[in-house]
Amino acid sequence: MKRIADSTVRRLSIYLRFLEDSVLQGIRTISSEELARRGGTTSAQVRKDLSFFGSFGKRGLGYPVPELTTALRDILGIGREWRIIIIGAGKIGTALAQYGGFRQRGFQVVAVYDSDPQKIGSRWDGHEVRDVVDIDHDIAADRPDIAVLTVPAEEAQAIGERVAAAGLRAILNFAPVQLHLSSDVTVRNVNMAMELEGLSFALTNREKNGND
Amino acid sequence: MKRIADSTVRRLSIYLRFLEDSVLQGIRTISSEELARRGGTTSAQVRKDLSFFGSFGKRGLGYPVPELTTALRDILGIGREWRIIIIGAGKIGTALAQYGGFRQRGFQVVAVYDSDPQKIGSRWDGHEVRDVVDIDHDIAADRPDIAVLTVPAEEAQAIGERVAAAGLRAILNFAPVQLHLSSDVTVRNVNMAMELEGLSFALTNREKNGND
DNA sequence: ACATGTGAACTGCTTCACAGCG
DNA sequence: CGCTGTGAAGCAGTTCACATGT
Repeated sequence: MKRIADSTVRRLSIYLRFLEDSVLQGIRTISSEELARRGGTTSAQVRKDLSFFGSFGKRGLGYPVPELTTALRDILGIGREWRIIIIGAGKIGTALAQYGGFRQRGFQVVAVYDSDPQKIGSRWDGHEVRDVVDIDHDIAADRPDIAVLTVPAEEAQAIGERVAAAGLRAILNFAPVQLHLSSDVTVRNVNMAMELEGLSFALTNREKNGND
Repeated sequence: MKRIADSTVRRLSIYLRFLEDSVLQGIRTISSEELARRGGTTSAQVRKDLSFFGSFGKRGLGYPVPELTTALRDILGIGREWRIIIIGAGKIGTALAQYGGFRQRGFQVVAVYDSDPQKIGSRWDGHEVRDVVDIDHDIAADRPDIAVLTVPAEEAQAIGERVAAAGLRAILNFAPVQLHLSSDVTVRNVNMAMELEGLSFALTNREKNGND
């Protein structure tokens, strides 16, 4: 299979979300034009994105909504259950552990970790917070697929290395540092400070350039 | 000023974070090579990124750490205080409202909104949750700079339109929908489900292609 | 001698435009 | 006739390579 751009995968997620709504509304067929409008892109981009994976549409008609939905789920690999662990039971880690949207989409939180003795042993939403020292052992036993890192910046690299060594191959990193791991580990970064700084930059520049 | 790519602005944030550490450690000078290593990019990329904004380095030496730090803060517009409002007092909104990292970096949460009568009036971390019906009026009075949207997907577009109409020009959108707003409003999206699906895609494809 | 700053070359994503097919 | 699927063209972001300055 040809290498797929990150931006393409992101758009597939967007299309899928809208398609799921459309299925519920009983819509049978949808054009690339309509998908583009809702996804904030162009119809050519939609067709190109989908064409990497097959021919899902009917010329002169559009795409069959239920079939395309199933196909995208399959492409993104969200037909199955993915097991995720959350490392770092701070504010954000806690919110994520309790967030219902994960399980709903096939991502099951199987464990929550922290290093703070005050937090270890406490329970949230059915998850007992475990001691992060046990993580290597636990990963071997529980075989989770994805680690969500919500630890302080200083600890992120070390924890990333440990979960990678234990066999995890996907990390969602909330710590504001760039992780350096073997290339067979896929890392996605979510960095609130960075996003806010991006907005700050945009606002600052708009002011300088007189609003154009 | 030439148009700056989003990817460049993101990297500037990364450089800045590392530079701030370096200042604390008393490091005087840093090379593009070292910045690149820490930022997960190349030295040429670092030099190119910085060159859009000026000549900060000394040939044969590298970049002076304190001066470059100040310059990047200035470029990103984080010398001043930005006033932010959080709309949606659910799990994630609550976590963000209590998150200390914002104020620390110059982003001050000035108000939290929700539409649920049970939540309106309650207090978190010094913020009384206000009724979202008052938001237009409040924005005119409080003049916030950035809105953080943590409302359900169905409500995001309508709320986005309201805050845009009230004069807000920057939105950090956590709802899993693409906002359609006038182009003078800058929107950044943070979408956990999308990131997890990206990891799911990577894991699924690795399995199919036999790990390369 | 060494590391920056930067045009030029390159790579890869996006857009165009139209042939192909229902 | 309408809308998809897709090579070709266009464009933007990255990498190269070296002249430049200290």
